[in-house]
Amino acid sequence: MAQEKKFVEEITSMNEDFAQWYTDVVKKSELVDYSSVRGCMIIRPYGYAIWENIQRELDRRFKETGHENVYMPLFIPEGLLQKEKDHVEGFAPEVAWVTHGGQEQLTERLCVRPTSETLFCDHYKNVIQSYRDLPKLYNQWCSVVRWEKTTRPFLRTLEFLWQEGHTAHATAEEAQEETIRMLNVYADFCEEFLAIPVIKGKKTNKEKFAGAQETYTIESLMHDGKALQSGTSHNFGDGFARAFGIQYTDRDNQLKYVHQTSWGMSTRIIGALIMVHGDDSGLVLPPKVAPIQLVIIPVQQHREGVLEKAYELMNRLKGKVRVKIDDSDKMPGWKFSEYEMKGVPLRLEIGPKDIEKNQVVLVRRDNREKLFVSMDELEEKVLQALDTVQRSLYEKALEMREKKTFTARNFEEFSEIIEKTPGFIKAMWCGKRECEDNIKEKTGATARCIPFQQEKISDKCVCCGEKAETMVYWAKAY
RNA sequence: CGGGAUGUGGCGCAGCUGGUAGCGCGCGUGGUUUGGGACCAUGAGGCCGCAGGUUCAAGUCCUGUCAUCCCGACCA
Repeated sequence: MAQEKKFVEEITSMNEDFAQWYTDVVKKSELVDYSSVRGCMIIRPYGYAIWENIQRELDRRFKETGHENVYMPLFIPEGLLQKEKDHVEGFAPEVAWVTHGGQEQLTERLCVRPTSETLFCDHYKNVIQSYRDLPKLYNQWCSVVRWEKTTRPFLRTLEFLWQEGHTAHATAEEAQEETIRMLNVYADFCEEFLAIPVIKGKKTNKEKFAGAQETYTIESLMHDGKALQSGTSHNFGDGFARAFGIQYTDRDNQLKYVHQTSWGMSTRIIGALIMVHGDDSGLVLPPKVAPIQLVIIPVQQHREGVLEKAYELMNRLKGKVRVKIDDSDKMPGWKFSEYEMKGVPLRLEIGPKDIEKNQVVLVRRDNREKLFVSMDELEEKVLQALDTVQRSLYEKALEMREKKTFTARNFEEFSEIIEKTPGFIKAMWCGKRECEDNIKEKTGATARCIPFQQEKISDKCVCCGEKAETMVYWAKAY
C-alpha cells in the first residue's frame, strides 16, 4: 500500500486532508456539481444512477414486506405542522416557509416539508375507521428541505432525496414489530447491497427523533473514524395519533388510537458509500450498486480486429452485467485512471496480445489484482470476480471498523481515544442526560446508539463513575 | 451563526506601487500515436462573482453584497 504508485494526482490523499479528499472525489468522479443555489447540489448522471440502484433495491424490499408507495404534497400548512408539540419544536429551526403566492401574501404560511409525518397523519385520520383498515403500510419517495447552516455534498444539503415510510397499526406490538422489521431491512440492505457493515441499536432520548417514542438506528463508521447514521426507524406509539385524532373502531366496538412508525434512508447513504470504500485513487463501488460494473478498455484499438473483438465481448456480457466500452481516442492509461476514479469495480483490457492468446485481462478496482482469463470462460469469470469484489469490500470495511473500535473504562481513556485514534468507543453509561452532554462538550463525541448486542465493559458509567448497566457506542459523527 | 480563506476563459492559477488580461491543462480541426494520464501543427474561448464608489483611467483601491471551501456550535 505504502509504495503503491499514485496514479491519480488530481485527488488529495485521504491522510493529508480527509475533507478535501471527499470533495475531490465527489467532484472528479462526476457524482455531483455545485449549483448556484446555496447549499444545494446537482446530482449528475453518474451519481443519480447510484441513487436509482439504491432506490430500486430498497423499493423491492419495501414491496416484499407489504408496503405501498404514495405521494404527499410538498407543502404543509403551518397549523398542521404544529399539531404535535415535540415534532414542531424539533424541526422549527430548519423549516423553509412559503409566504406568498404570486403577488399575494398567504393567509396561512406553508412550510416546505422537512419530513411528512403531519401530512400522513392528516390523511390517516380520514382513511382509517375500522380495524379492517389496518395496517396501513405506506412509503413515499420524495425530496425534503431542511435549512441547514453548513452543507456538504450528500452529507448535508438543504434539499435532499429520500424515502419515508409511514405506517399505522392496530396495536403497540405490531408497531414495534414493524419498527424493527424495517430497521433490519435497512441493515441487510447496507450490508448485502452496499457492503457497509452497520451497528444496530436504539437512540438515547437526547438523540431520538422529534415526536418519537423510540428511535432505532444503524450506524456505520467512515474511514476517518467518524460515524454516520445510515438509516433510522421510529416507533411513534400513539403520540401522533392522539395529536391528530387517528382512531379506529376495534373488534370490540371500542374507539382506539392507532400506533405508528416511520423510517427513512436518504441520499446521505451515498456519502457513506464514498467514505467507507473509497481510496486515494477515488471512488470504489461495490458491484451491486455500481452503475457500471465492468468497463472494457481496448488497447491499440486502431489495430485491425481489436475494436470488433471488444464489442463482441461486450455483447456477450450485456444483460448479465452492467457493461460499458470506452472506445474514445484517449490513451489507455488515461482511461484506466478515469474509471478507477469513478470506482468501476472491474476493468477488462483487450489488445492484440490478448487476442493472440485468446484471453482478456481483468483488473479488480479494490486491489488492482490482474486476472488473465480465457475468452471461453469470460462470463463465468467476470461474474465470479464481481462477486469476489463485493464480498471482499464488505470484509475490508468490517476489518476497518473493528480496527477503529475501542473500549473505554473511564473518562481519561475515552478522551485519549477520541484524540489519538478516532473511531467507535464502546463504553458504559448510567443513562443520565448530563453525562451525555458532558461527554459531548468535552470530547465532541455523541452517543451513536445503545446496541442490541450488549457487552459489559465495566460496572461504572464512563463519565460520572456511578453504577451503569448499558453499553453505548460513542463517536464523533457526521 | 461565529473564526479563517477564496472568487480572473470549462478546470487550475499568474497578473507588483492602477494604464484595458496572460500561462498550464482541457476543448475544436488535421496528422502521427495507443499494455498506467502521448506528441506536432493550427484554432476557438474572458464585460476579471455581483452592485455601487474613488479616478482622466479599476482585475488591481474603497464600501456593500452574493457564493464556495475549511474549522467550530445545531441537524439525516
